[in-house]
This record gives sequence, structure tokens and C-alpha cells, in this order.
Amino acid sequence: MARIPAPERRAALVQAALRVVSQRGIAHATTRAIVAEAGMSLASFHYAFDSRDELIDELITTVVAREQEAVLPDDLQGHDIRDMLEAGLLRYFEHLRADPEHEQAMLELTQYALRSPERHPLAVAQYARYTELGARSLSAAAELAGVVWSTPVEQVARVLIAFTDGLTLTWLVTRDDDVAQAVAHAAADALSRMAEPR
Amino acid sequence: MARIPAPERRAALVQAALRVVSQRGIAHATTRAIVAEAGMSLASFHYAFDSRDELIDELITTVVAREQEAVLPDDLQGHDIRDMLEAGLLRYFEHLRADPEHEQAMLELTQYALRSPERHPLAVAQYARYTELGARSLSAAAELAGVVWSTPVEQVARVLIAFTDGLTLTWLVTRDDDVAQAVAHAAADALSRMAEPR
DNA sequence: ACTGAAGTGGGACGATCGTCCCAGTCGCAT
DNA sequence: ATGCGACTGGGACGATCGTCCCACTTCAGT
Repeated sequence: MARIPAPERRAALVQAALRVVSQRGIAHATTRAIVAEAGMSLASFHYAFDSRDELIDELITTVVAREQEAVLPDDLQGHDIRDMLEAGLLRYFEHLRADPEHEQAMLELTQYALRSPERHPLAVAQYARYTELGARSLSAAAELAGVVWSTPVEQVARVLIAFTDGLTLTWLVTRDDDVAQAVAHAAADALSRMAEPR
Repeated sequence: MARIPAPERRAALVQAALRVVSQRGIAHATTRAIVAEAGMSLASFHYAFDSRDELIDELITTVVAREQEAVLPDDLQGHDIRDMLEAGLLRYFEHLRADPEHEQAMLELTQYALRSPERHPLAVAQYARYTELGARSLSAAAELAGVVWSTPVEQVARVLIAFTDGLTLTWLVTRDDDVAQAVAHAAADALSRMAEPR
């Protein structure tokens, strides 16, 4: 086996863990499954990490920090704020359809974090991050559409996150594209009503 | 230990399993944890059930079948369809606040079922049941409000389920009552727009 | 009262988990 | 080249998992 410095090994293990969680669920993300995916030995695992819990914590932190602005991207298109919101939500839906396992993994990691008091802050941080990204996109959209949010934009963002969560969960179970599009349409409708002309 | 016929023991074990999953998560719902909660011995478990998987399957089936019409109850109140929908969603939210662990358990069971091909149908059935309950309530609400759904009521119900899912997930993480109420308000807004005067 | 089936208790099995140990090997600074 | 610290491989530990076995007790039907 090639000799790899510990910091790089940590990153490689986190990546391998994400693949395992995505493909088989967090319950199957054992230390042995992770090192097998990474092509290492168990000793390398505990040389890079003190414990499996430490790896999971870093996995959550890393994956949250890496989260991009999938919802409501830069090239906002549409006639008015409602169209722009719907286009953004549909684009998120495409992202979900392209890699369902990743979103399912995120969902499982959230639930996992929710179950232990010391990990709960990680889940809260995850949603804070989502809110931040959502608020940024919502601000940009309002700017382009020439409207202002009548509610604080962070509040609007939290509602947006709730809607995308619901869309994600429902589609992961039913795989019903029509319903997902209907949800996107209805959500854009409701959100656009929280804005008013500038 | 009192002698209990196997069918009753099955029911008692399912109840105990639900309590364990609610309080500690499905990962901690081991056979030993379940029989301890039920006050039985391990032998009684495998006398009533062939395997732990069989118990979990019956738990999901039971808990889904027992699910009541928490969303949009009988005593629908409000001036118009929008008010009625918001009142119903807020009532669901009260139900969520009263027993968060139960909804968290439902969420975990869904995710668990989603992870194995042979259990996937259980998750789909769970959502079919939700849709059925939602459609019934939506029909009743439309009747009282003197409107008709311009989209098939099952479709509206599926959107409603997505919204309640999102509300649930977000609130379970953030415990932010204000956001939950904003979500309920926005969701009622969007849903009411899928109805038209009769 | 007797008998067979139904239900119970406790201990044990093999598998797998997270973690650890330690002898060995590689690479870099000197 | 050489020594030392960084890294690796394999095997092992105790704990816990799901499941099983078997001797035992209780109850219902006769």
C-alpha cells in the first residue's frame, strides 16, 4: 500500500464513508466497510481517526460545508419572481433526480445527528447552512425581479428549505415526477406571495 | 412471567418496539432492547416472531394502518378553504409538538424501509395511506367551503403530504415554532390556489 | 388425574462490531 | 548511509448482535 500522510487519508476516508452511506445507508457504514471502500486496512483508519464517531462527525461537517447553491442557481431565469422560484426549485429537483442517493444520505445523516445530544448541533448547523444558501439565492432573485421580501429573507429561506425537504422526502419514496413538479409549482406560488413590488 | 398467547405477545412486542424506536432510534431497537421494554425474555420474542425483520415489518404495517386523520380533522373551521387548510395544518403541527418522537420514529422507519428492496413497498404503502387520509380530508374541506379541486384531489393530497413532511423535518431539527407556522401559512396559501369556486 | 401442546427461562452459538496492539517497513532529514 | 518518526498490515480483544436450543412449567381438553 502506498504511504499516504494522515491528513490526506482522513479526506479519503471521509469520501469513502460518503460513498458507503449513499449506497448502503449509515447503518452499513461500519469501519470495515469504509476502509474496504477506501482500499485501506483497519489500522490506517484508527491512525487517521480516533474513532468512528469522529469520522462521522467530520463527514457531516465536510458534506455540509461543501454543499453548493443547488437551489436557485446563478443564471436565474423567468419573467417574474414566481417563475424564477419555480425554475430554481425545478433545477433542484433535477439535481435530486441526478443523484438521489446523495440526498438520501444527507437525510440519514441529519436523522443520525438528531439522535444524540452531542451531535444535535451538527444537524442544526446543517440547516443553518441551508438557510444561508437559500437566503442568498432568494435575495439575488428578488433583486433581479425588482421586488422586496415583505418578511425577513432568512424566514423566507427557512420556508423554502422546508418545501425542498418535503419535495425530497416525498419523491425519494414515491419517485413520482409529476407530484414533485406540482410541489415545486405550489411552493413557488406560496413563496412568491411573500414578496411585494419595490 | 404471566403466560400470554402468541398473538397478544406479538402486539405487545410491536408496541414495545415502537416505544424503543421513538425514544432511542431504530438503530438501538435491538431484540434485547425490545424485550426489555416489553418485560419479556428473548425466547418469548422468537416464539412470537421468526426474526427481528419480521417484527420491524409488522411494526411499520401496524403503525401505518393505525395512523389517524391528524391532518385536517373533522371539525373543520374557517371562513374559506384557505383558512380551513391553515387551521388543519396548524392542528397537525400541534400534534407534532405534542409527540415529536413519534413523527421522528415514522421518519426513521420510512428511511429504513427505503434501504432494502424487499421493504421498499412498505414505504410506498405508507405514503399511499397518507395520500388516502389527506384526500379524504381535502374532499371534506372542499365540500364545506363550497369549492372544487381543479386538480384531482389525490394529486392535491400528495402535495399536502410533501408540505407536511417538510414542516415536520424542519421543525424536528430547528424546533422553530415561528417557521413552522410560516410554513403552514404558506402551504395553505398554495393549496387553496388549487381549488376553484363550485 | 393425565397428557400433550403452548409458552417460558436461561444459557449458549457464531458473526460482526469498534477498537487496539505491535512488529515491521518506508521515506526524509541529517 | 543511517537513524528516527511516520505509516502499514494482520491479528486479536471484549462487547454486542440475532438466533437457537433445551429443560422446564403451565394450562386446556379429556
